[in-house]
Amino acid sequence: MGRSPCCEKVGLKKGPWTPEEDQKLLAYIEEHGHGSWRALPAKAGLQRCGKSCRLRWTNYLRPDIKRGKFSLQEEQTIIQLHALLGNRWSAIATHLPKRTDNEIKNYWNTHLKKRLAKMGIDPVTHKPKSDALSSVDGQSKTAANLSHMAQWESARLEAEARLVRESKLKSTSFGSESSDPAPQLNNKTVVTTGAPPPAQPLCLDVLKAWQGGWSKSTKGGFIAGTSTGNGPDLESPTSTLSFSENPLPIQPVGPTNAVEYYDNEGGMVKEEGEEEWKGVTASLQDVVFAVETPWSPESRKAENGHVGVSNFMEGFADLLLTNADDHNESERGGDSDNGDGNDRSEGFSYEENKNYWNNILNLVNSSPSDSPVF
DNA sequence: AATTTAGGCAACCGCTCCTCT
DNA sequence: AAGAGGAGCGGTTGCCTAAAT
Repeated sequence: MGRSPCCEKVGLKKGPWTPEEDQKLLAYIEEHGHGSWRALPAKAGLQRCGKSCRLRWTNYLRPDIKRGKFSLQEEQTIIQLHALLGNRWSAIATHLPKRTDNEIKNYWNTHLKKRLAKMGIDPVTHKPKSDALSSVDGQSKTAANLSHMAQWESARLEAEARLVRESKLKSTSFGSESSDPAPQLNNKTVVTTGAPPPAQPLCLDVLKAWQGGWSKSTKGGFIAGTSTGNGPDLESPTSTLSFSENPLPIQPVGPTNAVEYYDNEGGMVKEEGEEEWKGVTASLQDVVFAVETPWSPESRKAENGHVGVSNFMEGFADLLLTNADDHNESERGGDSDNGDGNDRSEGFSYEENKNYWNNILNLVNSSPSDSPVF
């Protein structure tokens, strides 16, 4: 729109911040709040543009920022949310308390993306690359279709969740936030364009829908259209998927007892190495195999069981993290990894699965309102 | 020990969206 | 309704450090 960037002003400093600058910014915001970022540098006595100040504050100086290694749970959340939301780092960050979008973005680009690539999965589309599955006849196509459907369904759920959210907004008042004198940091739309700032981000609705499915379906099953009780039914004729109330005929890959491998600080016990991704392709095939049958119309009829996007994403995330777990275990002298994916599968129960999603939901539920926005 | 290479992260840049006038 | 300005997001860059040679 023809507006000149604020940083074009000559004489403004760029580059790394000095401790003195940090102190000035910190002191000013603590006393006055940031107010208008554009006006802040002059008031705070900084030779920086407002944009730079905002970035420094949100990514580094904010007191509620958690630094250090990402826990396995955080990784899992990122992977799943990225599968759902794509590169919407701010939306993802909403669900990771004390993590900044920039940090998550960097972590994705430097760690998680590489893991996906090593697994033969396109980190952008989350589609399994064909070569990763080429050893199994017909699977690559199925996997690609499956992934595509998962993505499509994700997008659809997103759209529907937005409708749900908007309908909620019409009936519910969220006036409490406006009483906060502190400037709002996350007052923008985090999910879709054109929507008003959500009281709760999209993922909450989506995952709540999933949660509803978990809570009401029978063991291992998933019902996408199940209402959470306080929201509209998400069942939609537009869905590419149909879900039954019958048990899922498969067990997801991997134990997913990620918590077992946390240290007390919530950090990873060990960083991944080259070795631990060996055999990942086989595990990926396990996932594909597992979900393939329910996705074919014939087998749906035959087995009377379906798999939803959640299971795909879950297996997907588990796959990433489980391999690290396996490696961790072997590093500690365990001999669990014998190359047989079935062993891992058997370790994942319905309760664990449910608990896993509950954990994600707890995280989701707590982050938008609980996380200190300022 | 010196140099090169790779990885990680902080910060910048350009764009889009939202709000206000 | 349209334009200007502010804020935030996502992609990218560049610097610093650790690892490898």
